[in-house]
Amino acid sequence: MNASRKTIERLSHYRMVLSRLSGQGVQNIYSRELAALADCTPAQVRRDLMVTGYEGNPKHGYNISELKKSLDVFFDFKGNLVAVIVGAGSLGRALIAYFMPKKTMYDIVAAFDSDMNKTGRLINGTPCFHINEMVEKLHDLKPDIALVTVPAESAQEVALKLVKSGVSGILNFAPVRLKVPEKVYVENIDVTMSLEKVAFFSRQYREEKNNG
Amino acid sequence: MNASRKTIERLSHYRMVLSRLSGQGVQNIYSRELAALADCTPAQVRRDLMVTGYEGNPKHGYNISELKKSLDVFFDFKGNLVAVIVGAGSLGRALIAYFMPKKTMYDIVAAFDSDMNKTGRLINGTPCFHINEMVEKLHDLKPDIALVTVPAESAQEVALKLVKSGVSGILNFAPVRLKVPEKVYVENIDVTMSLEKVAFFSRQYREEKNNG
DNA sequence: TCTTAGCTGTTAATTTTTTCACAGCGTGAA
DNA sequence: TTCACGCTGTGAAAAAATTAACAGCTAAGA
Repeated sequence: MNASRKTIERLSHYRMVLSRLSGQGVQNIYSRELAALADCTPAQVRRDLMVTGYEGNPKHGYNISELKKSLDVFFDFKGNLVAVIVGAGSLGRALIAYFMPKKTMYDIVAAFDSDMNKTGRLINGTPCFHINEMVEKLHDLKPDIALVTVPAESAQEVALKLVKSGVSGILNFAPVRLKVPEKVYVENIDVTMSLEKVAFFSRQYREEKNNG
Repeated sequence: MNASRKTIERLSHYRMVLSRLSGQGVQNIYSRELAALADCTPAQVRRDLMVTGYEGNPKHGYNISELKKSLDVFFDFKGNLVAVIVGAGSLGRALIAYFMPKKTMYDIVAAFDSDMNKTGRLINGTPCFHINEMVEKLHDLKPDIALVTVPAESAQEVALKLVKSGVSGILNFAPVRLKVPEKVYVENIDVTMSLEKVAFFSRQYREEKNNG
């Protein structure tokens, strides 16, 4: 079972699509249909699903609820994952607000910030502590993963503390590449970079359209 | 000049790293050093930079300010890009707050939302209009790109309106894949998916650590 | 001036990812 | 029961991305 990052990405997306369909009462789906919804190819869907072990039926395609169950098992969603968020700026608070109401498998159990105005109170139901208390609190909370929304300058320092406290996965929004030991997984979300990609390719597409 | 998405991503990241270094007074950099900062390999850096046309010096590596200038030209940052944001929820407002103060090349000239409480006023200096006025406003503003932070249910509808108004690039935060005509570029940022990746791989890494 | 160390630019090899293509199967119809 | 359609699962081919390898160059030192 060696699934690439790309495959995991897509499997996660399939899971979301299937949840939506399941809620709409749809029962079966073909690789072709799932591919259309997930914006990839049917072959990709079939190949990706191989890693989950679930097999479809040549006549009816995949049974949505069973496939979803397989994906849940694959992603090992037994219990909720304990997460903390470091940086309670506007982005951090937006993320808390986003994950709080949803019954997701991620429990954001604490936020940390260096701004005294933000600490010592609840942010959307999540307690916010001062960054100086972080190491101590992490010791108690034992989070699995962390979301980092601090400025670029402090991201590396924060990551180091997180790793020392046993965090093995980081979702990093700061536009720097964190240096972490092997066996700590870092995923970066860099909005500026993504915007730049949009700017670049949209212009390229536009020019192609004008020329061709 | 056929740069892949991956290459564009990295070039954008190099640009950011170089800006930072430039501000610190560093003048030259080797591919090896840039690679370390951008978390990739030296060969990758050299290969990526080929597309910009800028050539380094075997003795001193790359001149940072000149390379940055080449990247600016490559990304064609003559003037600012006109952007709008659709959806002024917590994420949308966080993004406005993020891009406003920075002197970036992205001018977010308007926000749109369906919630009357948010419309008809400024959000962090950006005017927020009701979504019903969007088509009309887009006609005047002629934005190049759009950021979409509406719920998944309305994202497709919004995208359609944007495309009709001539937007050729969309940065989509909703967890659906938008159907747009060819020649419109869509980049997706899906926080839940990214978190799921972190959860999956961090666990895998942890298990590998325990077993090996 | 000549030598040398160590870099860049670029081609070639390798690895990874995607796509193709089709055997095999389950179902519904005859 | 038998047939045929159209799907899945998967090995093989193709394409894309990464890495290795090295010729060629530049500047510093002898």
